[in-house]
Amino acid sequence: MKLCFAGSNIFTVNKKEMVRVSRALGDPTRLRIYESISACDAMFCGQIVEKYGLTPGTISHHLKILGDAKLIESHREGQFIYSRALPKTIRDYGSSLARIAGNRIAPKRKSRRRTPAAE
Amino acid sequence: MKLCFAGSNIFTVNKKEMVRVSRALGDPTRLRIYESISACDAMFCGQIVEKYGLTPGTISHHLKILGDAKLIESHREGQFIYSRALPKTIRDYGSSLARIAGNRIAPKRKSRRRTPAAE
DNA sequence: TGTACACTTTGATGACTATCAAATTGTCTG
DNA sequence: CAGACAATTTGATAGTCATCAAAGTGTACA
Repeated sequence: MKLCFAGSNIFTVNKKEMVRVSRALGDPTRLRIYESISACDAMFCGQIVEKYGLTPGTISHHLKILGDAKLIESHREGQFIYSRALPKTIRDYGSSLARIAGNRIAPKRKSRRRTPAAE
Repeated sequence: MKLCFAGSNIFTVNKKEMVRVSRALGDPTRLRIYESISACDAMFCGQIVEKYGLTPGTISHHLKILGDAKLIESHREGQFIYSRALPKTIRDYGSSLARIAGNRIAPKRKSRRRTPAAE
């Protein structure tokens, strides 16, 4: 039974990373922060604080989560700490998603399907 | 000041959708369920229950969230309710991410940058 | 019609999380 | 060194969420 080999481990190296990225993007504020940072070359915390009207502590928290997901990186420059996007991460993330979903994209459509996979 | 126009509203139609998809994928169990469904043509709840050793109620809950994010669709067939992936959603999601991150991918690299965006 | 099976819904619970205020750490400049 | 400013860390809190057990709903079939 069951032809599907869903949990295949070959390409499933970094599922934890995928979840981390998904979660990082899974908060509206964080998504917007990431978007802002991506659009600019770099931003420092204070700019984001001002832009979103949230506490420095909260913004710092969000930046940490984005950083843990490697969606951004930060580096100090004097008193300021600049954050910039790491586009590679989002690209890899997109590729991984495409890979997961991908098996089903190629085989276009089996017109008359009554009893899908299973048994 | 501030040349960046980060929160641009032109392409930002469906940010809520993006967050929904991100969240749906932001749980390890759910990601694996989605992966399984994508790999097969379709699966019904009982298969997933058996595969992951979770309660029918829990699986149902996860399928609902994946469905709300339009990552999967479900249809009843007798007693069974089959779920299949909707690859368009993940494709659109990937595109949206690429668009958000995209602005920074083209302009390769400005070698010696000291004071990034701002002021 | 009634029993069995597949799934969903509900209620409860422990874990996580977004946010704030306040304290702390780090850096610059007088 | 002291004060000012930027960001992080800490502690608290309200809200969300994954999960289970158990009750409910829907379908098939004897």
